[in-house]
Amino acid sequence: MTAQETHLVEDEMLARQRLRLWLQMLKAVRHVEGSLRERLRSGYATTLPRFDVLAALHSEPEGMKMSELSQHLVVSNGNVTGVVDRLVNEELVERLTLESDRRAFLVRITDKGRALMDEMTAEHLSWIDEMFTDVSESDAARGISIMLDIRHKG
Amino acid sequence: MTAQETHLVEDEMLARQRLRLWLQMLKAVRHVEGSLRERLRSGYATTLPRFDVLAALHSEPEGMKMSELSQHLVVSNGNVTGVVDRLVNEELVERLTLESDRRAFLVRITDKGRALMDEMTAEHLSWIDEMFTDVSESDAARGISIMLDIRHKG
DNA sequence: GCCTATAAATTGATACTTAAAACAAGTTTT
DNA sequence: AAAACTTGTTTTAAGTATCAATTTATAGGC
Repeated sequence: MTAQETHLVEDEMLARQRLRLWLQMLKAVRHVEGSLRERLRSGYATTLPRFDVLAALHSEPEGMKMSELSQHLVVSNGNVTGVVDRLVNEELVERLTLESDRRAFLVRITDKGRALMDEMTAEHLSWIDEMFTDVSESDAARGISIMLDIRHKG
Repeated sequence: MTAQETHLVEDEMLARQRLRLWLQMLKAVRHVEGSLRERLRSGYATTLPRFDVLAALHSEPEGMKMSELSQHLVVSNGNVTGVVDRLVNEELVERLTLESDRRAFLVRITDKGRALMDEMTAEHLSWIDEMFTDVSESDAARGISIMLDIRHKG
């Protein structure tokens, strides 16, 4: 086997290893999402997308534009419209017109929404902590860095 | 600060670090899914859920039961019904009755489906390889092990 | 053989998601 | 200032996804 051929085989193996990582990421995320969905449903009669939007707005008390929300959550633009509509109906969130740009809205969490999220985020943190028990501090750091590498390349 | 208090602070930090990992996993997966979706759409006029089901069946030439499929893909039971229905219409997949258990179906990829997947899986591998360029062999191994830890605990 | 419990898959209702088209409000070019 | 783009959001249509309820089939205890 030439040195060239050796490289080809190694590249192939690396590609397959990366694929395995991708498939495991997918399964892990779906698994955790399933568990979160179940807990949100039974404990708070709400859904994951609603929680995701509320969590984003909870961490940004000034509010966010629709487009900022969809970028932050890595979901499509039109998607956010529907979820926010429902949250507005439930008075957990409000739409404010922006003086500086009349095309855009500022979506902001309401007092009612904040009260709910103060409770839910604490519990959410402990759910994740529980599901990630086997992940050490150094695992987490390495994992975060791998995830960032993936996102800032592809 | 007592030793006890120090432990509490450290636990708190670890929990937050785990949460950060979870949020980054979510973003990375959505990012990669978005890119795969786009390539499947423009290159093959198909969707990610269809591809996922076909890929599972492609790797299991004997076929799988509906319930095995949904477990393997970590999606709900009723979900698979709809996707398989569409794949059956496109003749990429077939339903076979099981003599041993008349409640269940065996879902199997057809020759047409296999031909398509032979092509798509090769390309899929290279897409992932490209998006995971910055992930080294050792990153991948560590990442896989972290994902397994998460899945086998929560 | 019958009854109850469990299991596999489907159905129906509701919610979510995306891509693409439509719109309206800003910005830049000419 | 009109025309041509760009940006922010919503709308629409098709497809996915969950859950709960239902149908049908198997299995175990009696």
